[in-house]
Order: sequence, then C-alpha cells, then structure tokens
Amino acid sequence: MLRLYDTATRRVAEVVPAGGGVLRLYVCGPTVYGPPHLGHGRFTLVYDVLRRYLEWSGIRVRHVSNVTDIDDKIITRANDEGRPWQDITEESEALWWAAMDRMGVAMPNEAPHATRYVPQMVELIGELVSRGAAYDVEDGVYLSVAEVPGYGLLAQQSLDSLRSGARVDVVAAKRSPMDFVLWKKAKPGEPSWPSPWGPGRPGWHTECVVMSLALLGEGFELHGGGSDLKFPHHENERAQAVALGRAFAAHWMHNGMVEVGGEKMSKSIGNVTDLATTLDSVDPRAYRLLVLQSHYRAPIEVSTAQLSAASQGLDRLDSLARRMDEAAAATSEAVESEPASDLRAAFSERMDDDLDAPRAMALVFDAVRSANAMLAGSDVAGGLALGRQALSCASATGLLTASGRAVSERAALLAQQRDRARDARDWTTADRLRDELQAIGYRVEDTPAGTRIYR
RNA sequence: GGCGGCGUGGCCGAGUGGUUUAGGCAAGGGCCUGCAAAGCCCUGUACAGCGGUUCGAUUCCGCUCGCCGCCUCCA
Repeated sequence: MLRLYDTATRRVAEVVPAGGGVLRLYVCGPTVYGPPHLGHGRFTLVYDVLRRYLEWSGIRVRHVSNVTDIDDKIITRANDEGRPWQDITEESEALWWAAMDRMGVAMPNEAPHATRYVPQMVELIGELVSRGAAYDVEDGVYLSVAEVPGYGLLAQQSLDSLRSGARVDVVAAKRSPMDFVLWKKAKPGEPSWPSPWGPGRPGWHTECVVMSLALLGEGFELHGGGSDLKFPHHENERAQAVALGRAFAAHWMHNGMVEVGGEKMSKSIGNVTDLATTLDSVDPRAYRLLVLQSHYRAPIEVSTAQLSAASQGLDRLDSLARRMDEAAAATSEAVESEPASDLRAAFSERMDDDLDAPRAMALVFDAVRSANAMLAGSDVAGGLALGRQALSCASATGLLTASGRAVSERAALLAQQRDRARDARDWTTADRLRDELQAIGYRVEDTPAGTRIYR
C-alpha cells in the first residue's frame, strides 16, 4: 500500500481509498494565461507518475485537476493585448494540453473549468457569510481567518507568526491582513458574474474547494500541488472547508520546485524556460526520467546537461527493448518462464515508500544490466523474463520504450548493401555505407543478424 | 524577523549507526568487434566545518559556515 509524506501531519502515512474503492486525487492545475514552463512540466509528471503507478498496482484512481480560466493575470494580459480574455484562456489551454500530450501525461478524468462553477462558488461564499465566517466590504467578500480553527496547519505556523511576517498589501477594509478574498467585485469593464454582493468574480482559493468537493466529495483521499501552493492557496482552500464544517482532503502532497542555478523557476523571477521549447530539443521521455531520478519532494535542477544525461539513460531502456525483440524473434518458442526474483515486488516496495522513484529506478537499471548480460549469454529465456519485468516497471512510471521511427526505404537499402559488403569482407565499402547511414541520422549496430539501424 | 528544508565522489542524485554495493551521466582499463556501435566486466576509497553522544557516525545531537523555499501572484 502506498505511503506518502503528508504535509499536514508532517509524517509518512498510508493513503487508503475509502472503502477499498477508488482513490480520489485532486491536483491544482494551471491558470491559463500563458504557455506552460518547466515547473508545470514537473508537477504534471509527478502526479502522472503517481497515478500511473497506482493504476499499474491495481488501484483505481479518480483524478481531477482544474483549469483556472478566470483570474487577474488573464484580465491583465487581455487588456495589454487588447484581446477578449477568452482568447487568452483558449489559446493557453490549447498549449497546455498539447504539451501534456507530448509528455505522455494522461488527461485527468475531469478537468473542471472555474468559469463553469461560478454559481456553486457563489453558493459556498453565501454559506460562509451566513455562518459569520466571511464578510462583505466595498471591494469584495473576505474570509475571516480568525474564525478558522487550526489556520496555519499547512504553513506550519501559527496565525500570529504568519501575521507578523505578512507582506500582503494592507487593504483597509480587511479585518485582518491574513484574511483573503472569496469574491472580487468587478471594476468597470471587467468580466463578471452576478452575485448577492454585486457582479464580480471568484477568488482563486474558492474555486478549488468547490470543484474538488463537487467532483470528488468530502474527505477525498489526496490533494496535491506544487510546494509553493501550500500557503496560502491550500491553506485557504482548507480554511473554507473547515469554516463550513466539511471534511476536506485527508492527505496533502506537495512536489518540489524546478530550479535554475539553484533558484526557483518562477514567472515573478523571470527565469522561466518554456516547456514546449525543451520538448522540442530532447526526447520528452528524458524529462520524465530526469523527474523520476530525483525525489518528488526535492527541488530539481533542469539543464541541458541533465536532460542529455537522462536521455543517455533512456537509450539503455530502448536498446534493451530492441535486443529483447530480436531475441524473442530468434527464439521460436514463446518464452513464458517467470524469473524467481520478483522485480515488480521490489520495485513496488520502493515506490510505496513515499514514491521513492529514484531507488525504484535504480532497481530497474540494475535489472536492465542483468537482462542484457543474460541475453548476451546463454540464458535468453531468463533475460527476456527479467527484461520484461524491467520494462513493465518502467512503464508503471509512464516510461515507455520507444518503438523507434520508421526506417526509410533508402536507409533499408543502404543497410542491405552494407551487409553484402560485409559478407564480401569489403570493409571500405561497408564503412562508407555506415558513414552514409549515420549522416542521414541513423544509428548503426552490427548484430549476428546483420546491420541493425534505428533512429 | 517567523517557519521549513538542503550541503554526498568529475556532474546529477538516493540511502544508511558498523560489515557488501545506490542508480544515471562522464572518465580510465578490459572483453566482444574487420573497425566501430551496442552490451558485459573492472576501477574511483564521497558524505560542508567544528564539537558531542556511541565500542563505532556520512547517518543521532549541538554549534558554525554556505545555499534555498514559504510568509505576496506562482506548479
């Protein structure tokens, strides 16, 4: 059973699906006002790995991740560019899903949009107001944090110490600097929805409580997001649920940040690298492997050097897969033998231990080496069986081996010619043909069955 | 100022109170090969510094130094 570090209790604890059924997972998604960056890539990979691993383990997962399609930044950009705000969100969301697709990140089961849940948000805010936890002032409706028992749980700080360090602009109307906005009243020309407090739009923190509870129900198993979301975003989501007396997430998971030169990658610092640009420059699986080779809670440095090291590692997986295909083809009988050692069990043990993917992957790479040795030696059946386990474990993290792009007719012809030259021991011609193949982008390896080319 | 985290061999990055090692990349040597490539084998004697606890610490405790995150929008 999966055990994960819980930000709220600061302990590693089992994540158990209620009633042994489906594990409900809510992950805070993007605000769609621009193209995704490497940090978005990391968090989506982390939760994709989690989800795929669970499913591979036979646990059903209901994965919900929101799209924030109304927000100050969206409005700002729309105004700057003189475009309708829906243009910005539609365009940005399309970029988002395209990038997810390229990374092999599975679509959430539901991807609710904030703008579709405004009535439910208005209703929730109304309840908070009627309970006396929220108050209506000139520019919006605010939640009174002092009314919430245990505020500061995720921040690991008391309300007092949070208040003393508060850097928020003091809004005169707010009763406490820590109070946060649930409903923003619209200024002229801003997009708005009707409400008992006048036209306006929901605050960010309200959207996630409403959609997670609406789609997953109370007491859902796991709520995740980037570690920068712990406070105030997740704290404030939770605060609303607490103020309503509703059970919220049972377990909180947060992933570490992507860093550049030891510094967090963030839009406010301006050191962002566009995700699509990176995916253009390397095999997208290399980013996944890079993410897998560090612990999800630790920060990771993403650089071209790191990515290329990861793609070298990926080659080991791909080349094992190729070797296995050939070995299986050469062995007429279907080899069904299961190896004595159960790699999958050991792999699961490590993944279950707070998603220790680095150690789990170390096990996979160990198995790759052994399988290669067996296939090269006399134990082809054993090598195939172990190799299959290794590739299965890799696939549990979403790391599929590449089937390779199709070989062109011309390349196939050159390879044939090279085989003939080699049969004739005409090394000059053989070498020339190899150079030609490499020049058109193929990798060339000699095998007992002849020239193997791939790209 | 408050809270939290980190400092591991050439690079990245796990982990552990003691014997036998993470893993990936890179490097060197070897096997294989017509030559390569791929693959396999071997090699590196790392745990910021200073104290303490201990029979024994990289691993526990304290301090020092350095770095980072959150406390404002942020994945």
